[in-house]
Amino acid sequence: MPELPEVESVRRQLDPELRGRRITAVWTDPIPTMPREFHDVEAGTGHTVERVDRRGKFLIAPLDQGRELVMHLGMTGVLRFDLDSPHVRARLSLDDGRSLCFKDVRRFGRMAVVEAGMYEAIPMLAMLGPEPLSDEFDPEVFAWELRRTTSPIKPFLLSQRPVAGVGNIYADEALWMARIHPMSRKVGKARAFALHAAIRETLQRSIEREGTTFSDYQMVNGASGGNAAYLVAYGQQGKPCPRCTTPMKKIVLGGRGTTYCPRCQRA
DNA sequence: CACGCCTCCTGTGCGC
DNA sequence: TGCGCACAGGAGGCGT
Repeated sequence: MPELPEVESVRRQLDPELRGRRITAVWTDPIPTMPREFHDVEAGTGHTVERVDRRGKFLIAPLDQGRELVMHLGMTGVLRFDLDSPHVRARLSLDDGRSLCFKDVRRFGRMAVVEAGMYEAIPMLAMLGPEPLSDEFDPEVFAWELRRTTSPIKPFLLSQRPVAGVGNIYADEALWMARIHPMSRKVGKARAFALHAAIRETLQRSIEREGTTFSDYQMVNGASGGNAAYLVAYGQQGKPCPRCTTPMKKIVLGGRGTTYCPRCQRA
């Protein structure tokens, strides 16, 4: 579900709502099915939210006294105020009388309160690659990482190691743009540079459209994103490739549905 | 160490 | 209509 553009769209709505709000009470599902689904969230009680940042697909809200509220939406996570739903797994009561509700049908999402920067409870966050839309996402380093790995390019992108925030949708989109076969284990420097630019472009365009909604993803105000109509690869199997009109093909790669153009994305 | 497979969970849509 | 299976935007754990 939510990849970087969706999480960023949520962040942009959440930040002004939460700034300066104090958490007065915390409720989490008493029967969490995943270990550490809600790691130490009650430790946020009494603390004030300074702002809402994003790192890859994580929302990170610094609290006063050096703590952080970390949230990951998983596949079906939604953040809304005062939401009434059987799938609400956590509620943060605020000093303005509202409560921030975390709805998560599939329970793949996580919340945690930790000491700032101490991510032992969230190893993925500590391992995260560079932010794709920042200067730390360097094309030379990216090309070097792609040369170094023996993994097929798409699962490597999904690992969050070479770059943060790319999931199944935008991996397919970016690989199509850069004309790289998702199974390719050899990506030369020119193609790596093209992929670097494609990742930035597909993410940035989607942020401008407030993300891609199929079913679950929605923003804090309940609205859907507008990017689904602009997808050229993900979910477009059988439709003509916009470049060459060859029907787009769907395969399973690393357990994930993968759509690409068999003509312009050669292995 | 790296990779592929399975699992976590619930809902939906499809084919029979 | 009902059933069973495949699949869904993510990630972690395990065995080879």
